[in-house]
Amino acid sequence: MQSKPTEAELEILQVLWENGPSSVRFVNEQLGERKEVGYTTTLKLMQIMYEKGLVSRNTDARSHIYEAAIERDATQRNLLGTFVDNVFSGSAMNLVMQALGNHKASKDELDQIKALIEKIEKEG
Amino acid sequence: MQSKPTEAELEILQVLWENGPSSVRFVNEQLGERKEVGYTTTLKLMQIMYEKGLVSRNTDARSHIYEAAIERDATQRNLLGTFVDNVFSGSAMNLVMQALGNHKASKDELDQIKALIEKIEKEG
DNA sequence: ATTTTTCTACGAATTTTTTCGTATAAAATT
DNA sequence: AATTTTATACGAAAAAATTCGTAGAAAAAT
Repeated sequence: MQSKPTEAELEILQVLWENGPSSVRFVNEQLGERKEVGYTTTLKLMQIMYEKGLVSRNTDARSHIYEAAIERDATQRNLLGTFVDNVFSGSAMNLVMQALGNHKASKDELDQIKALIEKIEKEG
Repeated sequence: MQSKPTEAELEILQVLWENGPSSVRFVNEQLGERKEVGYTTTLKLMQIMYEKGLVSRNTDARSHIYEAAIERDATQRNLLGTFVDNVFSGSAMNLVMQALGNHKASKDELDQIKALIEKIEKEG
């Protein structure tokens, strides 16, 4: 069972998931676009994440290259489960309704969802 | 702008939202069904929540009665927004797909969602 | 009337998460 | 070759969140 990443750790994982294996410097720059954050802060976090097994790293070069060690999908699924419990009393449907209601979805996205629903209905 | 409740605070809000105005004792008992938690811990949390304006309270009787001071819907919407950003890089649709894919929805629920989609499509 | 139980208030200890300073070494620049 | 830049490691401070002990008053039970 893998430990649940904190919010700051999650931001780093996003960068790694979206950009693949990266140096601390790169990750720090990506984060920096949204809010200023010290280099050693990011470094320390990534070292902690390494100890926790959230990332792996290659230390061949002087500048170590970090890589996400947990899958995006699985992590999202885990966190979503916890979130649904915490915020929506376990009702995923309420969450879906809320999400659909709030965010304007494009026709394409709505079609995707409809397709998914049909698929579920057939299987069910 | 209301402050974002922490996880422990959220658990308490759930109890208040679902049961209406309640005493500390009652809230503590409800929480206790899921995991043991000391009475004064719950008390302290609720006092902090009062200071933050997350709950209001009636102190007429010796046993104070607390009530959620923020709306469930609005709170869920706020938290959902943050969550989508943190975990799904801002893509609410990805979240919906994930939620739909994982949790088996009943036919009724699926119908509800379809209805909602149609409504959105018409308005759009 | 005493004792026990049930409250709140308050302060502080603990734990978790985040941030950063300093030391040191390697690499790049001048 | 000397200086400046760029890395990591490490420890610890700071901030945020959680937990709990103790005191004292009110209410309930004996």
